[in-house]
Amino acid sequence: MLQAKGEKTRNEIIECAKNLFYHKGFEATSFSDIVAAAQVNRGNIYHHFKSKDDILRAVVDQRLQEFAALLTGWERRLSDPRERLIAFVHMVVSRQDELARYGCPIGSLNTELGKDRPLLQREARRLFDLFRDWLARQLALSGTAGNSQVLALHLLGRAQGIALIAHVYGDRTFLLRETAELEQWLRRV
Amino acid sequence: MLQAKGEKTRNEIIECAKNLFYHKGFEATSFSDIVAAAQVNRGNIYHHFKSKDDILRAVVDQRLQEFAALLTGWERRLSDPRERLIAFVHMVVSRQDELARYGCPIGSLNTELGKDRPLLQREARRLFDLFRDWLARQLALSGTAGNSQVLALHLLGRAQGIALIAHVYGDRTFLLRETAELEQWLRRV
DNA sequence: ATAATAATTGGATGAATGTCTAATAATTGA
DNA sequence: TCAATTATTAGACATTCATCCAATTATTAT
Repeated sequence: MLQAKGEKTRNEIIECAKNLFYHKGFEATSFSDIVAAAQVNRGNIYHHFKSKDDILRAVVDQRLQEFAALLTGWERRLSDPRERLIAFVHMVVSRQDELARYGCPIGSLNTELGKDRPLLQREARRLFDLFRDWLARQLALSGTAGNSQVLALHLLGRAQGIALIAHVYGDRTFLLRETAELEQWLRRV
Repeated sequence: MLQAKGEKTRNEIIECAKNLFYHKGFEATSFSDIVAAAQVNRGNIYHHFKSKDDILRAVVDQRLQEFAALLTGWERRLSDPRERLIAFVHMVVSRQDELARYGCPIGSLNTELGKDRPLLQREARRLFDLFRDWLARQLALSGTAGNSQVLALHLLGRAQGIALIAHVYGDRTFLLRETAELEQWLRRV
């Protein structure tokens, strides 16, 4: 068997929890929600995870893998680092529907955990680190003027602001307009 | 008596709930938290509010009044609409500590409620409307090129992105750098 | 002063929360 | 094949949750 039985259950739990945490928020998602969505027995979850916090850690790890794969994919397909940066902006466009509905999965998670779950936020912040460091590397390769770490954080902030407003107003038009502007900025910088 | 006894209790509940919702989040704040902070009897809250959602509505109303007063204050003190826009940016700077610790009270609230409390988010969104419309008015008065509503939303998004990143990284240096840049942009636009 | 109204008390409500346990079933490796 | 490990089940656990109530106390108008 390529994937052991337990492994399959574990992945199902992670996948369902990931969507629930994104769509409802971490605090608002209950054990019963996860159990129902994953169609797993209540007690069985504790054979795979030792707590709800532990599930979140697994979800963050899974998201890290997902996004890391995305980034290396762009690196493989696009030789020009500036085109890779634009691919980042295009990702926002291609996810406009879910962003308008639920906000940014990384931003909203960190916003929630940043309030009073410092240890968990430390884990979730790694998702930001991943993008920040990758963007900084591409900016450096692009030969942009100025500190590439500074520019990377600026770019992250712009993207987060766009996702947040698009979510608050459910406004995809705003998202399209702002990402187009951001792309222009990237070509100039 | 200037303020009836009940009125005073009611305001105390609102004030404490406002801070708790901001510091912990709406979902993460329990009735017991509010009761303990406001030093009010458990059952007494239901004489003033009919539910937790109802408390949030009162908190939003209070924040609306607060911010509306802030805006009219700037209008009174500053005749140049462009200086008023800069005052908006300076507000972010002056609140850098709480923004880095808890994020933006308006943005984080809307992000949380936007996920699965559409009716409550509709209320909270009015806080964004207040700023958006005011900023648009000042931008129009400034004679900026381009649609002032569009520019206002852009400005709001920039501010939200700054607050979010500053919160995630607890980074006031980033906040200062980005707001300075935003101020320069405002003087140019 | 007194009747009417408003505010407060303290405890009770049932439902939902996350967590755990002991027993059973399934899968795996020798 | 059979012992050992891993996975699943069903339910119970104490606690906390938001909400509500009946009784009491304060306050307000007349």
